[in-house]
Amino acid sequence: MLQQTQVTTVEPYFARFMERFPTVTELASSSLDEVLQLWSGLGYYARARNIHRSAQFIVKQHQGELPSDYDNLLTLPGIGKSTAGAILSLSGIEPKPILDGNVKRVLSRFFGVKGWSGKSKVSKELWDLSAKSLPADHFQIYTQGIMDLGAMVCLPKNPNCRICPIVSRCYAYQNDLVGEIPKKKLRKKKRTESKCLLMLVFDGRSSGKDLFLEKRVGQELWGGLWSLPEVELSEDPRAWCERHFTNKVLSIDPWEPIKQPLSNYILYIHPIKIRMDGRFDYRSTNYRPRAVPEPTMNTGCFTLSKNLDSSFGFPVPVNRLINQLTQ
DNA sequence: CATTCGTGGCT
DNA sequence: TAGCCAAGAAT
Repeated sequence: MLQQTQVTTVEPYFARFMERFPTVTELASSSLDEVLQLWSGLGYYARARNIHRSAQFIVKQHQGELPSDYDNLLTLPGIGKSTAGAILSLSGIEPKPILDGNVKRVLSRFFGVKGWSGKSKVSKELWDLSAKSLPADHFQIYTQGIMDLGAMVCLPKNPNCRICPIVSRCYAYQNDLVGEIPKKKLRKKKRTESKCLLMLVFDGRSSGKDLFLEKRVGQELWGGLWSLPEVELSEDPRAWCERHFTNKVLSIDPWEPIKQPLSNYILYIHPIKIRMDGRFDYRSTNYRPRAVPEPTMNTGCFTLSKNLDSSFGFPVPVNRLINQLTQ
């Protein structure tokens, strides 16, 4: 959970996750849907898919016990060098170097590493420095210490060098290069994409309205989460509806576009609310709607209610749209 | 080696 | 407001 995510953001997710999945066995025997639901909002959903796979692997191959050696940890999906090192060092099992964002910054400044850590040569240099700096004893305290130093003192902007315990030996400070090290990645302007998300509301039940949902597949954006049908801007929404449903289209209501910055590009979501007449009637031959989604199910119509997200994991912008629909 | 993958906090 | 960055890993 903590990979590329700040501690304060993780805390409430971690609490809920541990309450629902107190053991590896519990996690392994749960559905990916349920794992993703508790992950919804945290982002980087491959982490959720990976931890679920890892749990199942641990139960099958390691008798439900997390491996306590480096090589076996590295075989688990989602656990790379830094996480494996953190597990072993922070638990006091074995000294292994780590290299997260905080440690990169501390080491870069302290030793005067001037390149950008995204380059493999620089990365290797930092890994070597991390390993070389790791003491054989007190490695547990040291590892937590260097992370905390980066998180609380050696900040990206306006580092608090006045209270830094190692400032006297810090290359960047002594050479007045704290602002230049570490070198920031020169970022290209993020590309933009625009998509329509269709909010198909079926109006034909006395018990309430239904919303059409689909489950995203694979490892692409929001893979495994439930979402709204996505179509190109060039698509005619009415024609799309008539192609997929026998229902009559009652109204088409485009909402204001939403700007959703993603890790690698900016997504402009054009929500379109479409009211449809009668009960949901898919043109596909083998579709059977159910009240509860089967694991294999990837589309369906579900009662539109305020707590829909207690049954499904949604991407944040989709969750916002659904909340607006129910208000 | 470069891309891809999310979202929120902070400035 | 817009950009930077976060307990990185997989492809």
